[in-house]
Amino acid sequence: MKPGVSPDTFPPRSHEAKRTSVVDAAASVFCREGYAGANIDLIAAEAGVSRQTVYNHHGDKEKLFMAVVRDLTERCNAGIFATIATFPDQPADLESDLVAFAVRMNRNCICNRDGRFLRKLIQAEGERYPELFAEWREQGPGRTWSALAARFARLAYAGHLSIDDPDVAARQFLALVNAELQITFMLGGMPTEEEVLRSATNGVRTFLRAFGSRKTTSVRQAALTHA
Amino acid sequence: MKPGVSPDTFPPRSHEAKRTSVVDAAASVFCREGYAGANIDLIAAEAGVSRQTVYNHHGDKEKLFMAVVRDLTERCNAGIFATIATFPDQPADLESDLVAFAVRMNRNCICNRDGRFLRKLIQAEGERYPELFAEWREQGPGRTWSALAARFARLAYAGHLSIDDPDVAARQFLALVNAELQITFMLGGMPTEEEVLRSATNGVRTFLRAFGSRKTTSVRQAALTHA
DNA sequence: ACAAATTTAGACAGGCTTGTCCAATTCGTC
DNA sequence: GACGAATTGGACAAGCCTGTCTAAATTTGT
Repeated sequence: MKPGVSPDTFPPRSHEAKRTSVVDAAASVFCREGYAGANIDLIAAEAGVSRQTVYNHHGDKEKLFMAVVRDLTERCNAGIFATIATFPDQPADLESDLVAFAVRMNRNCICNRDGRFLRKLIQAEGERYPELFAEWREQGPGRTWSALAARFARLAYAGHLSIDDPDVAARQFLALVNAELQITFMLGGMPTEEEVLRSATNGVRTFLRAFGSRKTTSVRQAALTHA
Repeated sequence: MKPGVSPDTFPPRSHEAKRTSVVDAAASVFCREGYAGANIDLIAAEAGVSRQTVYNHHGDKEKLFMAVVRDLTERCNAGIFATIATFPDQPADLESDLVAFAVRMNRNCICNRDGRFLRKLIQAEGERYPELFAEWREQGPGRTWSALAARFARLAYAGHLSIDDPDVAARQFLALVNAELQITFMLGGMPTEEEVLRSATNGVRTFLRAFGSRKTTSVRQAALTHA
């Protein structure tokens, strides 16, 4: 695959397949049992390989852990940016478009397997590997928030929103649409599709009450009239 | 020592002191190292007692862990309800009163030692002890949210806020005032006083833009005029 | 000051885990 | 079908940890 005279620069197919299989199993076990409680034999069994193969591929437990975190970070970031690319820049119905976006974000990035695993590893072992997780922090949330803030700024500039500080608004948007899922996240659970939708609906409604510009805020007008 | 005619129903003074000392040290070590990585010798050393004393008091590692979680849950709940009792029911300046309340909540309940420890233990070991953490969930967040929702409902009834669903508003209030502290929480860190204040200020401003009734919303009027 | 209870330090067995080594086997490629 | 690389299973040493036991030292209440 890299460069080479003959087509053998990379090992046989199943070699790479086993590698990812091991990383996947390791992610699962590290999350369930914690770093100290994770058992290489169990990881090997769950990956369907022998223990020796784990050591052949990754050297030792710590290197394997690093590989897991790097892998999860990479995949999660890819998912997040792919989803941000679907942000409703020219909304037909701002409220329902933002709700749909929030649901996509949750389903594809936060609540899926990789997202839950990465979150738990960061929470549990973040303090033990400061530089590893500092890297994650820059590549992940730092860039995510900037990208999202830029999209909100654009919506505001187009007159769909009334925002003072787009960075603050972006963080508050995420906080609001996840407001009702916090406990589930804390316990490592997976919210149902219905819970995700309800939290997003309530969060977007409040977000638009706070930041909606007058011309598109049927919801807000109703709320004010009702008050 | 156990039963007796004379006033000795409870053990000698330092006996109980050592007990709490052990629980405190155990909380710290369980959080740093995780359940599997926590070492009884280290806990004993950090508590300033011998290993045997740990076993005398708590039986085994699992019982010690349970005692730690129960202890933290109890203290955190006490702190949270004490703080909710300071909710500004008759606000002089609604915005600054809510900011001050949010800062108190964070400082006394969420960011302090007990709060951080409990959060981390729940995140790391919640799945391993379902009934223990189900108990926490009912006693803690469940009651907290209800109590807070009741306070917000009262503010709305008095005309200070315009709220449809007080339960949703209470959860969103907490989500907003903590919006900028999420990452710090994730990594187990302790936000500075300044960060707590800024997050609370921004969160309350957005909350009032969404839920403030017209008569007390100088901030909101300014924002709208500015738009 | 005395007697009972508690604490301590250390040794200890049993179990589990990591990481290495090696011979036999399987797999992919030519 | 044959060659070479990767994989396997199992044995293995070394280390660590839990939980128990003991005898000596200390603390507590009276």
